Amino acid sequence: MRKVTVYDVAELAGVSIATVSFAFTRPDKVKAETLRNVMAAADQLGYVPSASARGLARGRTGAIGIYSYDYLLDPDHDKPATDTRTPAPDGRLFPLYADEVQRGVQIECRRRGYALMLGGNRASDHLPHVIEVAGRVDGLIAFAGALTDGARRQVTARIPVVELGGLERDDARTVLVDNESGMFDLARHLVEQHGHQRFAYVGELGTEEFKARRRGFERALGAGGITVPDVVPAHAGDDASTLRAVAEILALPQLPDAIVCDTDQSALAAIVALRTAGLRVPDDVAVTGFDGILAGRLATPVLTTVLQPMEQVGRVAVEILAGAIDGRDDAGPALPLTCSLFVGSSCGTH
Amino acid sequence: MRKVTVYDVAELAGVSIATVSFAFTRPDKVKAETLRNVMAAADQLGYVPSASARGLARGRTGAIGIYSYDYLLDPDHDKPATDTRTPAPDGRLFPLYADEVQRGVQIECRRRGYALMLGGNRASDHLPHVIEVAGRVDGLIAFAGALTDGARRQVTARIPVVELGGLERDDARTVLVDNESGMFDLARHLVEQHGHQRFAYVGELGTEEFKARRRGFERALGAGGITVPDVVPAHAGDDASTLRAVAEILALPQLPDAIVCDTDQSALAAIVALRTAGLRVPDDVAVTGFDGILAGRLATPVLTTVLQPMEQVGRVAVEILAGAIDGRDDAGPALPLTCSLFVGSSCGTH
DNA sequence: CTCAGAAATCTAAGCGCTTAGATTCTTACT
DNA sequence: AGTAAGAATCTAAGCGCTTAGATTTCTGAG
Repeated sequence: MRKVTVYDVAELAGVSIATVSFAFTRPDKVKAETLRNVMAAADQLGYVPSASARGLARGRTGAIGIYSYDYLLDPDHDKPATDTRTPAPDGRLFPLYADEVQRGVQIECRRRGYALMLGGNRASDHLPHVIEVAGRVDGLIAFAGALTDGARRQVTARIPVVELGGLERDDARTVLVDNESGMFDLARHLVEQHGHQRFAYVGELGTEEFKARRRGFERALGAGGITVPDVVPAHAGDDASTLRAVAEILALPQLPDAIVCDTDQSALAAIVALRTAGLRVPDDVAVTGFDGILAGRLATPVLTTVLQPMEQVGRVAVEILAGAIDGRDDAGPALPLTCSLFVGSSCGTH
Repeated sequence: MRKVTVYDVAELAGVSIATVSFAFTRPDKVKAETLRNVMAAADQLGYVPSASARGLARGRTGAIGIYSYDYLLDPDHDKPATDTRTPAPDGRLFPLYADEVQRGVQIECRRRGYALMLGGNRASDHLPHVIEVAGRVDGLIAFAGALTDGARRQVTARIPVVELGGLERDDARTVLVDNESGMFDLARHLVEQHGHQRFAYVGELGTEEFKARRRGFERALGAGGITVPDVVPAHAGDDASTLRAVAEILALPQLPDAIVCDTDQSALAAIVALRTAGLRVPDDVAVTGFDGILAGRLATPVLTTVLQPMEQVGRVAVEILAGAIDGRDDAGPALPLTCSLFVGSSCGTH
């Protein structure tokens, strides 16, 4: 089953390969009758143009890559397919931030006629994983933290890169979300609508995003003339650390009115911990999260949180990347995307 | 920013391009010192090998494609990214069958070092969408029904194709799920464990899968000597049709003991309809589904259903495809993957 | 010190397409 | 009929890599 090429089609149609190429790429340049002949020949032979040859000749592949963390694919899947009997761990049941963003990317790629390449090959001995992806595409979207500085430098030397979140850099464009305002609005809601006075803050300051959330929190409390509590440390994605944080809060001389968590996942774990301790949410203490994941919307009580525009992040990233690929280097840094307050019932029944 | 090529690296390292190529692909064939030099030069220049050139020279791309339905990306997204304010419709909040399968594909691709190409370009005037994808990959995974006969013929002429579900064909391999046994087990459970006698069946017979489910149902009832009810028609994904079906059932002279729906989505809609009519599930009537989607597990009552091995479907598909790509045409049709009964509380409290 | 054989490297020919620029065929006028 | 301008088609030169097979360099036994 030798592969059918332009040469085969050209021969059958009785034209040159250039004409075949034109027939597919610029049909208006070809006489109607010739076009019909070529297409008939192609159809008869089952011709499928090679994207490799096309990409090489054109200097672009027509594809965009998305690169995220390896750990999104859980580790215990490093075994043959036939072993997979156990269902995925619970955390994975819900679409995560990265999934939602990817969806946005997918939608926008299709709109613009780009193929989407998912971070693919495992790292070979000499090429880091991301380089393998970078070689296949005209532009790369990367989640903050997924790229080492070295890798970013190397990749940006060849193709434009858009990073999602993190710090702004000069070698890559960045899509930012206004975490600070989001958290500000949330905290203000707690103060103004619910009259909460004593707060606890559970989370971390490990990335720009988390720092911004904290800033928004401090700003809102400051504006209300309320004492800003210290950060009770808990790491995103580590429920045990949230449980410890809640224990710490329960050991305080006085229970706070509200516990503000810097992720939904953490907030949900906190609610469980509080319940276990015999407390009612929100009656005894309010709890809020950040992100807007599905689990929060389905929880009881419905989690009050800050909704991130995840799908939009993905779409905007493609938009910017497409501009960069086409050489339109859209002026200046894009405005950060805005979050919206999502009021559930976990923040108080008022 | 001219692209860095093997030539540049070779020149800087003082070797031929062949040596550069060897350094990357078969490092053991190169003297240690040379290898170091080449790598240093590559690193210094920011060399990223072109997958297009590589694919052309090698005759394979190292990527696998997955092709599903366009309508999984909802239609109202055909507008610029900046307009996206409204959240996705509710149905999309949950990971669907296709998402779970894709996840399995993704995991297995990574394990095997394949890049994954998502159905990409919109159809051009002359090339159907799928052909664009097919030109980029060494093998294609397609959901049943996503491929027209013509497209399948054309694609299979160039690369191996694995279809997920549907009919077995001679030009493409197929990953099958044993829908019949799954539904058989479910129905038997209803009969034997709960002693249900009078049944209603809501669903359709539009595809092989649905027909198999119905067969399993008929077989189980037959085995129990129970009268098999007709299919009350309802279309997957169309909740309104389920509501009509429930109305039809409620109009019967006698309420059945159990309503067996051929999808979870339909079952969940049915539960809502029954509640609206003032009936309790499962006390007044039991309801069951098929698929094992997340929403069912989170519903109250928890939906009794048949769990499809979705992730495994994806993984097995890649496994088969990889075999076909390597010329190992693994003997015979693979066994259908088995479903498992998931007993919630919607089938009766017994 | 020689020389065969192995190891390392190089030369050169593609892989299947795109696309300037050259050539040939049409068409519409004079 | 003759011709110039367009339209249609063709020729041929890459695009950046891989890989036989040729060539050179190294190694160690005699």
